[in-house]
Formats: sequence, structure tokens, C-alpha cells
Amino acid sequence: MDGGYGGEKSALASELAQVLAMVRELEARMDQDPLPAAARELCAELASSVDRSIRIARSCCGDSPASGAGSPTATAAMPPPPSPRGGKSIGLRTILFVSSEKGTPCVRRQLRAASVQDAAALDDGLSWRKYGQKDILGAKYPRAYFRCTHRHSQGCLATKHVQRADGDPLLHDVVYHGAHTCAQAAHPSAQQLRQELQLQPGHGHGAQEDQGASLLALETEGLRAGLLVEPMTPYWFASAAAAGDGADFAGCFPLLSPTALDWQLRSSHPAGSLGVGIGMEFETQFEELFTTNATEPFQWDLYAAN
DNA sequence: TTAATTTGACCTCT
DNA sequence: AGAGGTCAAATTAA
Repeated sequence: MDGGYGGEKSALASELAQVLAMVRELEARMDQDPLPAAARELCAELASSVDRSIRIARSCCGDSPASGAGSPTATAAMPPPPSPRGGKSIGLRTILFVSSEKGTPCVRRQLRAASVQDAAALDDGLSWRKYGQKDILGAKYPRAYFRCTHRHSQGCLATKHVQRADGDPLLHDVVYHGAHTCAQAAHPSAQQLRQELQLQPGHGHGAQEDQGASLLALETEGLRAGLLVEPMTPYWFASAAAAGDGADFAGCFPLLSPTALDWQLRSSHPAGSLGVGIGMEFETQFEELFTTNATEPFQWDLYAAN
């Protein structure tokens, strides 16, 4: 352990290095033929990364968040990197996409390591055996395929594949297919995965069945949100301030969809009335809500903003 | 010696 | 035909 602020300094350094890499990539794309979607994605990533950097810097330097929103206890409890789910993974930020593509539910996580060294620790605590690796068209890094070590001995069909994100060696895309049915199914990670895999379209959210739709679950530092979205299209959070006028919900985050529609995530949970400032960055709101009300389940709904 | 990883070949799907 | 996913023999590590 590197007690004190060592870990956070390293996280900050890697976060800033990532920002730099994205800026350079963005610069390079400016000269190309219109690639609005790619540029927009980069901008969203950039904004999100800067936001995280600022928060890390604040926590490292003992700077108060100065927002006036949220309770002091909440901000004091905030920064230590989350310990996501029992395993050795130091996964710092997780985004879950629960999809029903090809009829087989899967869970997609984006795990960011604090440093290149930490990337090896993106282990989820479960035992996997690598059975293949493939270069993916247009991707900088190959995709590695894993299946459960106990596939043959216990007939466990769980698989996953891991791919490093282009332009960001710290970001890993992990897609899980199937839940563990072997002995390690009792492992916290496997149990959570099983739970997530049960979040399928038409189940448990009151959302109507929609042909080809997927359930998108977002998780930031353990706080979860679930919503029904269009078929497995990538979504990004915009960092713009929310504008939930007239709504009863204090927690209201903008979600930018590739269909050019603006969406808003609204919390119907009492936690939404915790006095969180509307103008704060969504991730900060997420963390504020989570740290002040971590034990409560959250329910979210997706609204078109226009 | 056993288990895990690597890697080229093969299969399936679009 | 090409891309993604899986198989299995060869190789490496424990």
C-alpha cells in the first residue's frame, strides 16, 4: 500500500496523461473529413476526464469542493478509489451495459486502471482461462477471450473478452457473457454478475418490452441506474449542467444520445431531494448521492429532454 | 508433470 | 469475402 496521497497522485497523473492523449487525438481528427460522432465522443471523454482530474486534485490537496452542495461528511467520504466488487480489481470507474444483443444477455464494463501497472489488477477475482486473442478491425489493441477455468470440469459456460481502449491504455472494455454456474458462482463478483445478467429488457423496471432494446445500467462507484435504451448504441454522458426545470427531481443528469436527442436521467428516489445542486457535474452529483445514501437502492428513469 | 498461454486454423455469421 | 469467435496443437511457466 502506498498510504497517503501516493495512489491519488498517480491516478491524477494518469488521468492528465489521458487528457493529453485525447487532446492530441482530437487535434489530429480536426483535419480529417467530418467525423462528428467520433469528435463528440472524444469531447465527452475529455470533459469527463477533466472533471475526474479536478476532483482527484481537490481530494489530494485537501481543497474543499466549494460547491456548497452535499454534506461535508459526504465530500469527506468521497475520494478513496472505490473497491468495486470484492475482487482484486482496482477498477476505478465502471459503466455497465446490459444488453440482449443476439439474444444472449451480456454485461459490459469499462474499467480504468489508475496506472499501467495497475492494469494487471483488473482481475475480477474469478478464475478465467484465456482461449484466444484476436485483432479487431479498426482497434489498436487485440481482444483477448477468456472462459471459466471450470468449463470442462463443471460445465460452466461463463465467458468474457477484454480489450484495451484505443488511445487509452488504462481503459479496458470487459464484456461478460453468461453467469458462472460453477463453484465460484458464490463469489461476490459472480453473484453480482448474475444479478446484472438478470436485468433484461422487459424485466423489473416497469419498462415496456421493446423489440431489440437493451437495458443500459450505469454504475459509478457503486451507484447504479437502469434504463431501457435503443439497441446497443453507445451513449455518453454530457458534462453540461442539467436543466430539470419544473421537475420534482433534484437529481437530473443530461444524457447525450447519438440520435441527437438529449436525454435526462431522473431519480425517482428520495435521495434525489438531498439538496444536490442542479448545476454540478453529473459525476459529482452521482458521487454526492452515492456517498450520502450508499445503502439505498436507486431507481432511475430516462426522459427525452425535448 | 500439469496447467496456462500463445497462435494459426477453422467455423459461423453477415 | 471478411470479421469475429472458438478450437486445439505447440509452447511456456509453475
